[in-house]
Amino acid sequence: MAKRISTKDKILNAAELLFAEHGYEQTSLRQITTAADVNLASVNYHFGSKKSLIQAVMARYLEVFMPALANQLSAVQVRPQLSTREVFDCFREPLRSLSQVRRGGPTIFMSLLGFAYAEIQGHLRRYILEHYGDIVQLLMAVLHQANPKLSPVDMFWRLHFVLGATVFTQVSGPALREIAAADFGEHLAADEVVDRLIPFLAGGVDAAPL
Amino acid sequence: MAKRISTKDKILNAAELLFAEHGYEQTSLRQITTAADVNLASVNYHFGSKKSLIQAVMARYLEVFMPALANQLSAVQVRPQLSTREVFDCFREPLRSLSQVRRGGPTIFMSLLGFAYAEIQGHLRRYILEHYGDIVQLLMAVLHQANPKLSPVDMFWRLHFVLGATVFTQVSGPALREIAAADFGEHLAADEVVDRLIPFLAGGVDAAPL
DNA sequence: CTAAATTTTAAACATGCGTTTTAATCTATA
DNA sequence: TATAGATTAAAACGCATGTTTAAAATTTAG
Repeated sequence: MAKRISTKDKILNAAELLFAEHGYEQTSLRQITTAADVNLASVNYHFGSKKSLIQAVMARYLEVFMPALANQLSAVQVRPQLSTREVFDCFREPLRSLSQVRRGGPTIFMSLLGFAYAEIQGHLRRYILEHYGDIVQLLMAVLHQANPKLSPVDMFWRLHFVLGATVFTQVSGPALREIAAADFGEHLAADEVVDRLIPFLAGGVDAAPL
Repeated sequence: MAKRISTKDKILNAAELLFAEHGYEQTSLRQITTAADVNLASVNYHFGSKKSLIQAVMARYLEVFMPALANQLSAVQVRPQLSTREVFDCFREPLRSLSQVRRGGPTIFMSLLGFAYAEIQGHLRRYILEHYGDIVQLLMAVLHQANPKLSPVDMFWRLHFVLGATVFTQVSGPALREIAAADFGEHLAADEVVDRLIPFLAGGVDAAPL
C-alpha cells in the first residue's frame, strides 16, 4: 500500500543524507545514485546538474524553516522589552518543525547549512537573500530592537560571528561530541549542543562593543 | 645580489597564498607549481604528497605562532585577577608576529587555519595536539583561571564555539568585508574584523551557562 | 490498442586530479 | 676535470568526477 516514491524524491532523500554527512564536494553523484538505487544519469535528467540538486535539497528545508521563523519573529516583535536571548530562542521551534520534513530533519538541516556556508559561500547567501530577503531583514530589525545600542555595522558582524559559531559547531559537531564524550564522559545529542550554544551566542551579541 | 630561492620555498610561498585564498581541496598542484614557476613533479619530489605539503605550509606558521602564544599565556597566568578578554588578547601579539614569516602573514595564517579546520577537521587538531599539546593545555588552564565558574565541559564547548566563529569569519572574511563595505560604507581590514570579534568572543565565554 | 511523450538505462565522453616514471641536467666533491 | 648524487623536466598513468548520448523501456493520451 506504500505509495511509490518518485525517482526525483529518491534522489533528494539520499542526497540530503550524504550531503549532511560528508558535505557537498565530498559527495559524488555516483554515491547518491547508488544509495538512492537509481540510475546515474537521472540526476542530470531531473535536476540538470549537481549544483541544482544541491539547491533543491536546501530549498526543501528552507521552504518550511523560513516561514516558521518569520512567524516567531513577528510574534516576538510586538513585545515591549526584548532580549537577545529571546530572539535566538525564536529559532528553536522552526528548527524542531523540520521533523515534519523527515526524521532527524533538524540535525540534517543544520549540517546542510554548515556545509553550504563553508563550501559554497556566496551561492547560499545569495539564494537566501533573493528568496527570503524580507525575513532576513525582519531578523535584523528584531535583533536591533533587542539591542538598540549596537550599530548596524556591529550587528552585521556579530550576526555573522553567530552564524560562524553555529555552522562550525554543526560541521565539526560529530567529531567534537565524540571528543567530549571521551574526555568528559558526557555524551551530548546534537540538540543539547545547541542548548549550550545559545547562551554563548546571546552573551557575545550582548557584549559591549570596541 | 638576491639569494636564489630554493624550489622548496618557491612551492611553499605559492602554496600558502593559494591555500589561503581558495582552500586546500580547491587548490590543485598544477595551480601551485604554475604560480611557483616550478615543475609539477617537484612537489612530490620535495614533499612526498599534497597532504604533506599542506602540513609543511601550516607548520611554518605554527612554529612561530605557538611559542609566542605560550609566552603571552605564561606572562598573564601569574596575574591575580584575570579576565577572559585578557586571555583572548594574548593572541594579538603572536598573530602580529607572523608578519616576520611574510608580509600579510597574520591574515594568511588565519585563513589557513580556517580552511584547515573546515576541510580537514581531524588532521589539524591531531597535529596541533601532538606538537603543541602542552600549549593547548596551558590555554585551557588560563581560560579556566579567568572563568573558574565554568565547568571543564562548558569550557570545552565554548572554546570550540570561539574557534568556529573565528574560523568562519576568516574563511568568509573577504566576501563579508565586501558586503559590509557596500552596505555600510565601512571598509574594514582583516585585523579590524578581529578587533570586532574579540569582544564578541569574550562576551560569549563569559555568559552564564544554562 | 496504438502512438506519442516521458522516463530509465548503459555506455562513453571529456576533463582534471595526484602521482609515478624515466631520462636529462645540474651540482658538488674527490 | 671526472664522477656520483641530487634535482629538474616532460610525459604518461590510473583514477574519479560531472555530464552527455542514444537506445530501450515505460507511462500517458487519443
